[in-house]
Parts: sequence; structure tokens; C-alpha cells
Amino acid sequence: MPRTKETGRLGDETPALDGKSPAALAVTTRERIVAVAAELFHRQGYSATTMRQIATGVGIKAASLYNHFPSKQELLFRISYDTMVEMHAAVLDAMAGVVEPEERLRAFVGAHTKYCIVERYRARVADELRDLEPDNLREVVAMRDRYEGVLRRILDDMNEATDGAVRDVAVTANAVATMASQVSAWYRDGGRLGPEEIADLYAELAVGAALGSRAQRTRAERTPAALSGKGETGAGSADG
Amino acid sequence: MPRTKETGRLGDETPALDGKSPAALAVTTRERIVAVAAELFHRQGYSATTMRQIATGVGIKAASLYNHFPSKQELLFRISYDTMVEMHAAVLDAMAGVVEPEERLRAFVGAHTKYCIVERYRARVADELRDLEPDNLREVVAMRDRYEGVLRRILDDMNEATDGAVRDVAVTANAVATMASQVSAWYRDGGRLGPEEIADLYAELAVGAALGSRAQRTRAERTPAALSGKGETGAGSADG
DNA sequence: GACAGACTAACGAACGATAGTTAGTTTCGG
DNA sequence: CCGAAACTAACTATCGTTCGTTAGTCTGTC
Repeated sequence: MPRTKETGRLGDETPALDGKSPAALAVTTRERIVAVAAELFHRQGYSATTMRQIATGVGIKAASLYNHFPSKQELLFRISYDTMVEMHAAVLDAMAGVVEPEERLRAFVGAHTKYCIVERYRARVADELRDLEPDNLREVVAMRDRYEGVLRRILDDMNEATDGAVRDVAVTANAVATMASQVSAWYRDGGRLGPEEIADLYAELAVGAALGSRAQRTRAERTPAALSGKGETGAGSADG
Repeated sequence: MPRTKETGRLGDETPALDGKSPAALAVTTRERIVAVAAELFHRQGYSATTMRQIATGVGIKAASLYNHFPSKQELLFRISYDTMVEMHAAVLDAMAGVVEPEERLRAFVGAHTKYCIVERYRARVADELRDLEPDNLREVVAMRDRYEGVLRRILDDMNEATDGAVRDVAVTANAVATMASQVSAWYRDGGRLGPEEIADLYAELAVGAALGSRAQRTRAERTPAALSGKGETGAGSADG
């Protein structure tokens, strides 16, 4: 490691690193790069973020970034892909051992929401697929599709268990997934509720949305509307 | 109007304009610029879109864009602001004359969702506030806050009418608003359901989320959880 | 009705700034 | 004392924007 400046000591010549951001807590330079890049990509978008900004945030020069990542695009891909994997794992872990469909939905949405709050920079970057180059895009989309398949299966099970209370599985799956992912669009630290509490609320919102109120259900029986939408990606297709 | 090339005739030297995009239907050059820019901003993001790309899409050169807009930023602002105004008007129109809170929620979410589908390019650009410069941002955010206040008031009314069935008004408002806005993230033309049908489904999802299922409500009475969250922006604050 | 002048909207060319990236060199830690 | 990882310096490409110009069109006056 060069330069007398140690990774642990901050605030001397490092212009960024406010101390509270996750970048300050990261140990290795590589981890700090990822953390800083995620925050900047989140705040400014990929294209509007420069390698020099990332470098300044980490406390090094732009050229030094290339000792850790071969390109800006690869940096974006690693953030997106690793986040997708991590989120998937967190959700599967939360659902482990839970068998009742409605409880599985709670576990899924709760864990997903919580992850999207706690890791909100990464999560938002991973949700923005537009800047990924074709090959990288394919890989991340495949990951995401597998992930959303889990949700669709839960809703299918709920539909079966409740004799068709879910009005349209495909649309509901998309709606619930986007709702939970976008929690990071409005969440801010220091608010009235913490991540856990919001995650619990979101889980209940999802259950309510999926099953509907009793009034809705009786109304639906009277006027049969859309079918259950089983076995389709959505009303449209996925994005490419 | 210069150049023998008339605005109405297309496809001679204009390299873009595939005929099906809204840009092809626009009459004036200014309208076509807005339509092309909205689609490109949506697909690639603001920073990744160049003035030369927009110009090519319209069928003119980059320099000519400045006869219609003083800057790229102003172009973004006009798209964002006008869309916000239009959407607000569409939703208020749909709610006109509807008094029952639950029906007002249906009207709000239905109209909002439908607009976000039909005008999905514009709507997604207007939802991306990160590229707006401070002054422009303030104006659009003010517009949006007024808009979301309407939703919060509806949920407050529902809460009163149902003796507290809405678990947390602030969180629910944010969740419903983001859910509906993000419908454009997955909708594609030619799918199983059209805009109207999806909008209706979303309205029901919102009602279900807001009121919850009967099972949820009895469960909530046993274990009093979060308060109703009245009079606050959310669990965090809004963005700035 | 004709014609001078203002206006609109297009063009090609170019400018300054800055982007991602590379090459070559220096500097410590193990 | 070797190599990982930092540095300085520079290259090339492209960006938003400006400039000077030109062709067509509207407007008002005689």
C-alpha cells in the first residue's frame, strides 16, 4: 500500500467521506470504491457520475481506480449484480421455514422492503438497468426474473388457498414488486419510522392488495372482472 | 418556415421517426422535439442523451434545437413540469363529482395509473427529478407535493370513515403513489391487458392495500401497531 | 400589389470543457 | 526487493453550446 496515508485514517486530505456514509466504514479500497460509486450513481445517475468524482470520494486519483476495476461499466455491473444476489439471498433467508402462502408473502415483501431501505443506494442502482451494456444487462435481468418468479409463485399459492381472491396474479406481482423496490424513493433517515417498521407496514399493504377487502371480494363475485392472470409475465412483457 | 422541406412531409431525409412513435404525430417542430426528447430521456436518461441524438430523431441538426429551447436543461424542465401539470389535471378531472372516500381513491389511482401508462415516456421523465437544476427542481417538487397532498387527504378521509382501517396514512400514501407511478416500469404495448384494465386493477389494489383484508383488521385490533401517521410527509422526509 | 425590412428556423463549423481511459513512473509494505 | 497500488501527465472523443450565414415568410407602407 503506497502513500503514508492509511486507509483507516480519514479527513486529512480526503476531500469526501463524511464519516456517516457506508463508504467510510468499508475496509478495503475496493469496497470503498463500490460504496462511493453506489452512492454517486444513486444520487446523480451513472452517466452523470465521473470516475474523478468516485476517486475523490474514495480519496485517490481517477487513474488509480483502474487498479481495481477495468472500466466504469464493470463497476456498475458488479454493484448491480452483487446487489441482486444479496437481496435474493436475504429474501430467501427470511422465507426459510415459512409455509403458509400469506405468511410467505409477508416474509418476501418485508425482507425485500427492508433490504431496499437499508441498502438503498445499491438497491436503487440495481433497479436501474438502463445503463448496463447488453451482455451485462442479460445477466442481471435473468437474475431479476428468477427473483420475481418467486413472488409470482407465492401469489399463485395464495390464489389457490383463498379460492381466487387474488384478482390478477401477474399484475399484482409487478405492482407489489415495484412498490417495495421504490420505498427507497421516499425513505429518509431520521424519520418517524425505522426500516423494520416500514417493512412490516409494507408487508401488510401487500397482503391487503393481494387479497382485497371483504367488500371488494363480494363485489367481485357479483361482477366477474379480469381473470387470474396465471402463467404470464404481466400484461405486457418484461423489459430488455 | 425555411427550407423547401415542409413539416408535414416525412421520410425524405429525416433519419429517424419510425412512424409509430408519438414524435411522428406531433405537428410543430417544437412538439416533435419534446416527444423525441421524452422518449430518449426515458430510454437512456438525461445525461446519456445528446442534443445530436434528439436532433437526429426530429430530423434537424443539433444547432437548430436552440431556435426552440435555450438549453438541454430547459427542455427537460418543460417536459417534467408540463407533464406534472397535465397529470394533476387528469386526476382531478377523474375525481370531479366523486364524494365517497373509497371511490375517490379508486378515481385517483385509476386516473394516475392510466396516465402513467398512456404517457409513459413523459411520466417516467417527470418522475426522475435528479437531473433538474435547483431552481427547476423546486418548482416541480412543489407541484408534486401539492399532488400527493390530495392522495393523503383521501386516505385521511377513508381512515375516518372506516374508524381507523388505514394503518399508516403517510406510508400508505407514499406506497400507493410510487406503485402507480412505476407501472410504466413494466408495462409494454401489446400485452394481455390494456391501460384501462390495468388502471382498474391498480385502483382495487390500492383500496385493498389501504383498507386491508378483514383478517388483517381483526388481527390489528388485537395487537395495536403503528399509529395512523396523520399529518406527516412520511416516515422520512421528501426529497430535495 | 409590390417591395423593404424584420423575423423564423434551418445549416456547417468550430470552441472550450470534460469525459473515460492509458502509459510511464514512484512509493511503500511484506 | 518485488509487486501491488498509488501517482502525474496526457490522449482522444465527444459533449453542450455559440457563431456567422442563409433561405423562406410575414408585415406594413406607399
